[in-house]
Formats: sequence, structure tokens, C-alpha cells
Amino acid sequence: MQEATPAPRSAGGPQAPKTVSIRDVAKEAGVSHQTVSRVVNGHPKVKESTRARVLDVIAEMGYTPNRMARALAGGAVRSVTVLTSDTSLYGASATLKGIEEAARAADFAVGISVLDTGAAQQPADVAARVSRPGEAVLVIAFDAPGVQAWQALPVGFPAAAAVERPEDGSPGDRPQLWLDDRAAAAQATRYLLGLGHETVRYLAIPSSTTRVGRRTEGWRDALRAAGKPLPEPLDAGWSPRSGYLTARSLLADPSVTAVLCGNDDLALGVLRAAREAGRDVPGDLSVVGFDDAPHAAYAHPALTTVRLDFEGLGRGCFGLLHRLLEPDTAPALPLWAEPELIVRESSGPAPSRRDRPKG
Amino acid sequence: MQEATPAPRSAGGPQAPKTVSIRDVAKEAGVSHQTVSRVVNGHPKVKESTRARVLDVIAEMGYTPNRMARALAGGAVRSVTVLTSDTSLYGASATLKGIEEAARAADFAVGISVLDTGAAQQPADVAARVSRPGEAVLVIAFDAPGVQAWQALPVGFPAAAAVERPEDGSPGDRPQLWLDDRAAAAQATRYLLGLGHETVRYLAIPSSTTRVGRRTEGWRDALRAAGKPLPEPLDAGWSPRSGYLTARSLLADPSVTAVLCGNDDLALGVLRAAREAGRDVPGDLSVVGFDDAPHAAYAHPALTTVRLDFEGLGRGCFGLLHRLLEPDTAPALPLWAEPELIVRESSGPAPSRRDRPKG
DNA sequence: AGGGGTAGTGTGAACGGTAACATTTGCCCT
DNA sequence: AGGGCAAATGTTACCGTTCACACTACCCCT
Repeated sequence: MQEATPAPRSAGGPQAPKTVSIRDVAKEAGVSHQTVSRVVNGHPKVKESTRARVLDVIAEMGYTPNRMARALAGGAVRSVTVLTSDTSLYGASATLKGIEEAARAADFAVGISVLDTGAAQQPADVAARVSRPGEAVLVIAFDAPGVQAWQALPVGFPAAAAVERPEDGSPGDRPQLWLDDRAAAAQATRYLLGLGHETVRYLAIPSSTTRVGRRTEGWRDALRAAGKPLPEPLDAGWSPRSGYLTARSLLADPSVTAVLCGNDDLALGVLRAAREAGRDVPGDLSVVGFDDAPHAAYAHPALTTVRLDFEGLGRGCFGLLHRLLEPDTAPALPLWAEPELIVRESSGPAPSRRDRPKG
Repeated sequence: MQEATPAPRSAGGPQAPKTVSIRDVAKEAGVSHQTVSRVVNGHPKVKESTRARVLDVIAEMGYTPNRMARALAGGAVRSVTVLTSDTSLYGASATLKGIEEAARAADFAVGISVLDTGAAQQPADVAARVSRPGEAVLVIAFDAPGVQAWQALPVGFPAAAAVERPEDGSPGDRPQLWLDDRAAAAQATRYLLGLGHETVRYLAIPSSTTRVGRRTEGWRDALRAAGKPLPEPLDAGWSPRSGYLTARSLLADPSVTAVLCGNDDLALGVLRAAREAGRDVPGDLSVVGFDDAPHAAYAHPALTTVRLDFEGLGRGCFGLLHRLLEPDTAPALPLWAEPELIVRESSGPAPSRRDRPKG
């Protein structure tokens, strides 16, 4: 732990940084400040020669529009605040990355505000996080705090969200995007069933709403469609530790041969529990994760998982918001990848009856 | 991949969101707007009864100061832009988390801007990322792009940084903080040496400067001090894959019994390479990581690593900046934890000669 | 020649705050 | 009683931008 001596307070020395404003440019170019504003904002009715001259002066003087003033004056905000709960989770952080990328490309500033997990999100709280009334907001609503924040946002608000599922009743047409977790979970489950497992257990991440999560639904869908027994899903948290604790009791049951996890971290915990229980993965037990976090491929055994294009989702969300804010100039919505099952080492054929450890 | 129909453009309907300004509050409370401003900013010379009344009205009307206007008017900026390169790396994201936490506590808005890795950071580029001339900046400079951005920042700029190492020559007193990586690496190395290993190999993360990294230095220090052979450090990247590839050739050498890695991700890769090479960890080979990322405890075997308090570092950096910006009101610098060696399963006594696989 | 559109430009007033200075009030002192 | 001072409050200007509108040319039409 070290600290350099702080630099002396900038005492507004002889050479004040001298910010160059739109009026400075105007004077230099011999036009009114409003004309400069028009040039900067690409207004069509400016004579070509004037535009060129102004642009020259701008380049020469190194003028940059002041975002604050621009926003204050009621112009385009060009700034988004991302509301998210836990950036240490892969899904959220990858989505954020996508948003930032797209926002930067569109010359938007991006702010970030982390939601307190636990505390319910009051409309007033949420509003207070936004720098300016009317400032745009992007919510990463994969968990309960996120969804609450999203719902707490006044409807007129320029905002979009990445959600786990679209809201049920209520105004169903808010600008929001989601990945098809349900189909992805169903696909993973079918894969395991196809390997000969009699059924698949599911370790659920916390649901973002009062209803059961989409991934849980997908898992159920597949089980039902295959006419397999449908056990209770197991409620877990987000962390490896949570997966470990939940799996410890589950794996005492020798009939459990396949476990689908709500995310890769849980799967990591399950892997450890399996090791401790003396269960060979994938020999005795197949474990499948979700998300394809960066470390999933380097677990032991390497995790079979479902790759989700969170970055693409983030880009999409920003695009949605952009289109909302600037319907005429915003580019078309970018595409993102479908969920994809990545088969690695942690899953395999169901153990044949005689190999299976005796109950 | 799904998309809800975008909400119709908010057409400024009958009930415009009607933002409540300082003048609205003033009128309602029967005072001048300036008095409201004074109350909001905790100016001392306001009569207690007036203050109470104004505060009541503020609460009642739900007034929130407009950040933009405040900044425009030349008040305190109360906003930081964090410059970072790769948020998917644990160190950077944890530091960001700490910054955000401290910033929120101090009622600062935080913006984020991701540096292009690869491209050199030009002063102009960096300046352009900042919303307003004079806006404060916090740089997470653990890698080369970060350091370049930090160096490209004009000296007068209100900025602070979390760095791998303090800059060498140059103005050595810029506001910056760092964790004692060097001591931490030395500690880990001593620990391994104490376990009987003849020497320790080191997989280096890329250095943030032209010089060798601090962790590398610490490792060298310990080896030298113990009079042990000092092999060349191995240059790796940041990812598990990089650790895997680097370790693959290294582990062919049976005399290698202890590997220290520049981060936990590299260690994950080494673990996999060890498995493939038929090396038992920790029996034949000890592997030690760095950072104590969340998944380190759930690797197989669980990683021995050095816990670094990145969140604390982030809080500290923000505190440094805060003190710079508001010397009179900013609280004292928060403390953060010293690096700490966390011994788990991936390290153990050096194999005795006769156990060691034959070269 | 006068009327009407339109391209190009300028003017003044916001936007919501803070800073600097002006003003009012109340108290103490001589 | 009047001068001096400090506390409490009000007034005005300004930050850098956009918006709404006014204005000037100029062209086209009848």
C-alpha cells in the first residue's frame, strides 16, 4: 500500500486551460454562434463554403462541444447511464462491454451506476441515479434488483433494457431485448437426454421475477416433451460456493446422473462437490453450465455449456435505445448470435446400469 | 433473439415529465433560488428555520439538482470518467467496482470509457473521451494501453490512477496508487521455496511499461535473496489459453516443480497443461496464482494464490481524486488490505528426489 | 413591379444551476 | 441615536449550447 504525494492543487495558474467555446469559433470564422452550432450538428441548410470554413476553424482551434451545455440546452443527450447490479457476474459484465462498444461507436458517453442488491429499487432512487431528467438509461435486468429498477422507471423515460424475460402483463411493448434462454436450456437438456440420461436435474439461478426463470422453463419443456420424470428444480444462487453447497446434498443420490446449472459458476461448484463425492465427471455424472464464461473452458473437466452472446445483446440494447432517441439517424439494429451448445469434457453418456454406483 | 416493438417516440404528450428546478422550489418555499442553492450545498449562513422549510419543500416536490447545469455553472464537477482497457480482467473490474462504490458514496457520477487495446493512446484521443474540459479522470493503468493513457493526460488535469508501478523518471508525484505486487510476488516465491522447491519458474503477465513487471521483480528478489538459481521468466499473456500454451513446453522439463503465475487465469491454463502432461498437482508440481479471482477457489485443485485488494485500491484512487478536487471537504483516504497469500490445494512440498519423474 | 416562397443566416431567450455583489435586517458599541 | 459589522437573503450575470423566430437575399411567378 503506497501513495505518492498528491500533486499541488491546480491553483488556476497563469495559463488557465482556456476552453474554446462555440462563440470563439464563431468570431474566428466570422459567423454567428448559431451557424457554428448548425455546422456541428450537420444541419442541412448551411452553405457549403460556410460549412467548410467553420470546420476549418473548428479543427484549427480544437473545439469540442461541451456535453453539459448541450444537454442543458435541451439538445440530444448522447449519453446513457447503465444500471446494473453486479458487474462481477459474467453476463452483466459482457453485456456492459457490448453496450460500451456500441455507445462509443455512436459517440455516446456511458455512465454506470451499480444497483444495491437487496434493497428494493424505488422509482425515486432510480431517478436520482440519472444525471439529468430525460437522460437515457439502459438497464441490465438479469436479476431482481435490475428488474425492479427497470419497472420503477417511468414509462415515458427514454430507456431500454436487457432482460431475462419480457414483463408479463403490463405495457408489453417497452423497448427491451432478451436472449432465448428458454430454447437454450431446452437444447442443453435435450442434449443430455440424448446421451441416455433418465432425467436431468437443474440448479436454478435466482429468478429475476416472481415467476420461475426462463432457463428453468426450457429445462422443463424438454423434460416434458421427452416424457421424462420432472424433478423439482433446486434453488441456488450465482456463486460457485452456492453451486457447491447445493450439489453436495444432491449428489448423495446415486440416481442423479446429469445436472444442468443456471450458470458456469454454479457448475464449477458442482464439479467440486462431485469430486468430493467421488463421482467421476463425465463418467458417473454429466455437468452442463450456462453462459460460456471465459474460465469455463479451463475448468477440470472443461465445462460443456451454452454460449450466450451477451456482448451482442448489449450492442442490440444500445441500438434499440439509439433508435428510440434518434429515429432518423440511428443505424439498423445489429444482429447477435443465437445461443449455442458448446460440448466439452464435462458431459457424456449416461452410465450404464451396472456401472452406476449402488444406492 | 427477440425484440419487442419499440415504444412510440415520446411525442411530448399532454403530461410532459415536468422537471422541478431550483426556482420552482424557491417559489414554493417563498425564498430566492439562491437560498435554495445554499441549502442544497450546505452553505453555513442560512437560518435554521429557512433551511428546514426549504428542505421540506425539496422532499415534497422531489427536487434533484441537475448535474449538467451544476457543472456548466462552474460548480464542482462531481463526475469521474474511468479509463480502463479490459473490464473482463478481474483486476480491472474489481478496481472499477471499488471506484464506483466510493464515487457513489461521495455522490459522484461515474462514466466509463474503454481503451482500445493495441492502438497507442494519443493525448487528443484521451482528452476527447472526457465529457467536459476539466472533468476528472481515473485511469486503471495495469497494462500498456492504460499506462499510455495515463501518461498522455496533460499534467494539470484533475486525474488519478491505479498503476502497476509508479512512473520512473518524470514528475514522480502524480496522484497515483499501487498495490505492492513486488512484495506479494516475493512472498509467494518465498513460500514455495520454503516448501523445498529448488527454484520457482514464473509466467509473466505482459508488463505495463518497457521495464519488467513488479511481480517479476518480486519473484527475482526472493530467488536472489535465497541464493537460488534464477531462470528466465516466461512471457505469457492474460488468458488461461496463454497460460496453457506457455506451460505446455515448460512442463516437459521434469526439473520444474513450482510455477508462479502472473494471474489466476494463467494458473488455470497451467493446471490444464499439467494434467495433460501427467503431472500431479500439488504432488509433482506446485502452481500458485495471483489476484484471487472468484473462481480461483473452485479450480481443481483449488488455487493457492495471492489475494489483492483491488476494490480497496479502487476506493483509494477515488479518494485521492476526491481530495484533489475538494481538498477541504473530502474525507481521509480509506485504507485497503495488504496482499495476502491464500494457501489452497495447488501447492505443496517439493517432490523428493526419488519421487520425481525421471528426466 | 409586386408578392411569395425558400435557402442561408442572425438575434434573443431559454436551460438550471453557481458566483459575485448588493441589500436588508438585527445587534452591539460608544 | 447613529455607526459599524455580521448574518441572512435577494439580484444579476454568466456558463455553452440549442431552440424559436426574425430577418435578408434571391429566385420564380403572375
